[in-house]
Amino acid sequence: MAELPLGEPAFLILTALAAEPKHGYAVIEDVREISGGQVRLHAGTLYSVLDRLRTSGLIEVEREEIVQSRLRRYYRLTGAGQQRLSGEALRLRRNADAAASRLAGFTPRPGTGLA
Amino acid sequence: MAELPLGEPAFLILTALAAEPKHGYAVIEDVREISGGQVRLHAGTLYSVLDRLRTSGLIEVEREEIVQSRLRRYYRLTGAGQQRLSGEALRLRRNADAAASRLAGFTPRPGTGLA
DNA sequence: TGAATATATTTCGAAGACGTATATGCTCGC
DNA sequence: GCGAGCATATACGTCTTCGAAATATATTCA
Repeated sequence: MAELPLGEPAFLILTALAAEPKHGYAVIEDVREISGGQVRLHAGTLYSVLDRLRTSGLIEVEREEIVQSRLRRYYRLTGAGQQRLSGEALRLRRNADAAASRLAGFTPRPGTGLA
Repeated sequence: MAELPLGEPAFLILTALAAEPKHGYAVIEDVREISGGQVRLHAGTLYSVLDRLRTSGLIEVEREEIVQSRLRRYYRLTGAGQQRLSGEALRLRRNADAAASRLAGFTPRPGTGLA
């Protein structure tokens, strides 16, 4: 499986679950908040991503509840999920920094010698 | 067109071009450097992404050269491309920060009231 | 009462981003 | 001459995500 790619949705879903276990619908709302209202997960995306993450062992089902005859399935990050998420967050920040410094017009790359 | 999504490859390609115009193959090498050797663009990915970016007006062909009977097509960021890239970099950093703070175990969310 | 809205999950087809593989043609080193 | 590195092109497939609808219950509002 080579490490499944984390797109923005998947990344945000992991992030939402990093705070505390949540059920799917709560994840949608949390992601909307995290992203400042810019990312609205579609139900279809959510549940298929949740499935993939579970299959790859990044999250797991914590428990299931029935509240007012509605099923709530709670997911939580596994240890692997935490590692993966923090690694991914690092990567994102590096990428963002690279872009920012290049956009700033200077290319202070130590090391290899400038191109 | 609704604003084409920028995956990691597309983002890094824009970043590579932000420093200065480059031809495709040089982009591959630059991206490998930017990412600390972690992202190695495949030729197929590169040229199709390049095409998409060009179609959406984020990059444009600067010039074509023939060096040792090999064609080199140089691409450069357009104004729209710069805007898009800096916006995207911001988004990435926000996402990375959100993940980091959640992973740190505290959820100091001002505003809506804690869940 | 009845309609609309919010909660919650499931499923499925389509779009599209990305990877894999292959082809082409030149140059250089062995 | 053959393989490796440079440089672009493109067909094909896969996997993620989008988009929409189905199902079912509770609440809100007219």
